[in-house]
Amino acid sequence: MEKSYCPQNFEKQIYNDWLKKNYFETKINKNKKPFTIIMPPPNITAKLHIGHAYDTTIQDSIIRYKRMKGFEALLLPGTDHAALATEVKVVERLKSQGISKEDLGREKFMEKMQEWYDEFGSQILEQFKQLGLSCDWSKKAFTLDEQRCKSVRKAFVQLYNKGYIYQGKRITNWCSSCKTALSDLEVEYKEQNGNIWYLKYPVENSNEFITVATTRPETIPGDTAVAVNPNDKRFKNLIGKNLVLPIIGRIIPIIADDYVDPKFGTGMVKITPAHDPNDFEVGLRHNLEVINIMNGDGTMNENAGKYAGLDKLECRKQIVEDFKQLGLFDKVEDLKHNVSVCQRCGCALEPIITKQWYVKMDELVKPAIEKVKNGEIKFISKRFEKLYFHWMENIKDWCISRQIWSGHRIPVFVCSHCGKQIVELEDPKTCPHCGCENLVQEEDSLDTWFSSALWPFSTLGWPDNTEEMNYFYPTDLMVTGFDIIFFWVARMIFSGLEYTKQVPFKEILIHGLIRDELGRKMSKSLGNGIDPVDIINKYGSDTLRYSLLTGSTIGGDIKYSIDRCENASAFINKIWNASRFVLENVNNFNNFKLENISDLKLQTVDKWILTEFHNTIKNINKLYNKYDLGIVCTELYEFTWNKFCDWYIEASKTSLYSEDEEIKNKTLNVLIYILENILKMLHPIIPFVTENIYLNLPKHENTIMFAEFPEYNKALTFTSDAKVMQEIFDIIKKIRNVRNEMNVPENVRVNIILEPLKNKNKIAESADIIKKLAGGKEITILKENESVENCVVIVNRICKAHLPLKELSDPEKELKRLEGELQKVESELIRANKMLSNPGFINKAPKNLIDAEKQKIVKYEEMKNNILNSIEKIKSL
RNA sequence: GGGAGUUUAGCUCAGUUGGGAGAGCAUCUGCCUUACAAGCAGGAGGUCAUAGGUUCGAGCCCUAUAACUCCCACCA
Repeated sequence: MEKSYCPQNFEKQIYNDWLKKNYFETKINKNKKPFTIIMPPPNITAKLHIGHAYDTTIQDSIIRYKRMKGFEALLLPGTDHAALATEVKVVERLKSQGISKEDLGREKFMEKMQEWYDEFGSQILEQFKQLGLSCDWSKKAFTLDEQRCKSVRKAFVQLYNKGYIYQGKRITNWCSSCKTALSDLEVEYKEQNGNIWYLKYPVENSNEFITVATTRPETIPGDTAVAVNPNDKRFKNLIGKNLVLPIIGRIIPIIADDYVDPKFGTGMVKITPAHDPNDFEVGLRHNLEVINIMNGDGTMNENAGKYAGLDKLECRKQIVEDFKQLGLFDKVEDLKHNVSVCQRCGCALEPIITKQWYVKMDELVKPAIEKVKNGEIKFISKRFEKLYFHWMENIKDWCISRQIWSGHRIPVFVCSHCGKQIVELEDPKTCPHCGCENLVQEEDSLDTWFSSALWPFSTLGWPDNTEEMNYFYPTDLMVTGFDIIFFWVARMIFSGLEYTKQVPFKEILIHGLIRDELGRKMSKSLGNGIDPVDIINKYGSDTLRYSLLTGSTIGGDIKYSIDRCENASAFINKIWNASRFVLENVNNFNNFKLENISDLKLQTVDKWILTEFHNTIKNINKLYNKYDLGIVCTELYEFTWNKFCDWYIEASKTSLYSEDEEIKNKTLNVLIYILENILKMLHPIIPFVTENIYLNLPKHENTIMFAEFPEYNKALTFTSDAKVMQEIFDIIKKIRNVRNEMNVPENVRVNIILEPLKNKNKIAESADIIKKLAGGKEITILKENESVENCVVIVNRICKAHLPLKELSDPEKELKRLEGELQKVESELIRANKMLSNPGFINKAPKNLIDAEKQKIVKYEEMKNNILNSIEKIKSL
């Protein structure tokens, strides 16, 4: 092993080696249980960000754990074409070259899209490799590749034939910049400072006016009514009268509708059914005319009369101006309000009436709700189920058509002769109704989430009846962020149930977002993003992975800053150096013989570390099974650093530097045993460094990837020996404390005289350890009837340690210190006795707790006696 | 307007079914002790947001309040 930990020297090579040996490839193996995670395919809009790194690291760690547990573990990678999102990017790029989408035409434009897919698709997959993901590359998928096109076609046809897909003309969110309809989910709301105009409409055949308030005066040409609340006394006598719509001259009625809030604005609302979803509803209830006044590009159409051709904002200005001219302008106020904007381009949306394709949701959601309610699909954490239910129970039909070119083109063909729609698995050549050959395919593309919804099974070959489907499906776990529960998770669930009649996954792990150190979302506009590749280049992939997982909780957001890497890197460095220590000592010992751990003649210190270790193993397995990777990290950190390195390795030096070959060999075997199994438990989290060290062990398989994950073994736990060792460590700590208090620097060695009070053999056996770890020069064990003077006395439950620090040992000070100790012990005794004399505690507390308190009393009584005894001695001098 | 989450050391966060407040970083003191100064040893630092309640016992359970974060709905 190299002297210092330098991940750049081996990570790439190890990954390529794994690839070369096909370790990630899965096989259909009836003797093994499968464990499947289909990776959420990243949008191919850009390179990966740190959120992807987090998401995929979780998955890979779980998959690696399951693989070591003997599962046929499949992590299936892929990418998502992201239709509109990517098209926006490509349009932007073309625009910078002075080219428009329309200039190119559909076919040429699609070539540009393909170039983008190739460029970013391969970049993303390359980054996955850098992250160390153990995915089965032979199964990688793209939402737009041949097999996935087949899935989409099949799904569409099935829904169409069931009557779940229909075309409807209704009000839809329209982005006049992307020139497409959007689903409700793709609408975001942004608070903006705007204006609200108060404008007067004359009452027909009278000199009266009413005043309406509006934030969008440009929609006035589409007004077909003014509404008031039926209970609003102010306007009772106006209901039923007509108004003359200024400028346009249309006669429109005053109607009564509950929708109107009398307290807002003037209490009178202009109704524009074609350009406001609520107004649309009002229009339906009152049978109002729907007049569309806008074009798809945000300009006014011929229904806007003299404003035709104007951009909507131009039109707004003009109309306000015209109202002023006519004396119908009342006032304008500032108003903070939410403006709906396009999720992809950020432009203000315009609700307009268009003809779109929809998926009828009411039947599809029923089983999807049921399967979560009955636990066949489990959300982790459970609280996300509420979110899911709320959305599913209030779901609206899904608008799936987009007026864009990229993505899956809607497979509906219309016969230009008989006008009938043809929807089949293959493109039709002739019309089955009239035989006409002139068929025209629908221009629109599908919402990108339509293909994503099929992902858990389209990736396994559906609709074909593949072996993969039979073996790996339903998948076991889906891992994703809470931000796409509606977009994706919900849709995968109802799609899976509809098409495969099975749940798409049994569990869904919802994780949080990576935020910056101030808790803000990482975004391009803020410039606070962290590029995972930068971290890998500087610290290595293992460090990135560990830094993302440690200290994370399931479902919780992570405030990420670069100093997380410092800590992670220090830990891995620690493992590196500990490994070097162990391996160098093995190599330097010619008579080293690898032995079975249970055949060794173990000493107390060995029994202690093995006990601690097996308790850790038990815990770690539990945590991995709960997917609680954050705690896996901290738990292994704690064991490795604070127990193995700080105590066991340090203690092991006494036997490694001794002449006793048997003890030396025994100790090396324990060191190797612990080290090897630490590596195995850490491998799912930090795969590279663990593999590297593993391959340096005196005995190893070809890779740690398929090594058996450590299991708890009761035969290797020695609880009572471990407790004695704890007491020995306790006396060491006490000696260190006292030395520190007395300013005896570490490089000054002092003699230690031990006076064992219990467990004499074990203390004698560990004397060298005490000497080494407490900075002793010589260590002696006090014989019966022997006594020492002029010493600093350190008292513990099982022994006393006398330090002959003549010049420092002042009997007065000694007494004071011991009395301080005594006080502590006594207050413990008081506490325990108080609890035990509390009838409520005795009667109601669980037995094991009562016993524990009783044992504490025994323990502290012993301590107390030992201290009292020492105090007596000092006083008698 | 509806809902969810968070509130524990200066900072980032753990804290399993209620049973003596924890880690890392930062800080202070002393150490280059033959794996590691990316280190070792030791120390200081907390009214567990606030107020009530249940209980023998509450960081944890219940109620109310406050602050922050997020999601959904969206008032012209």
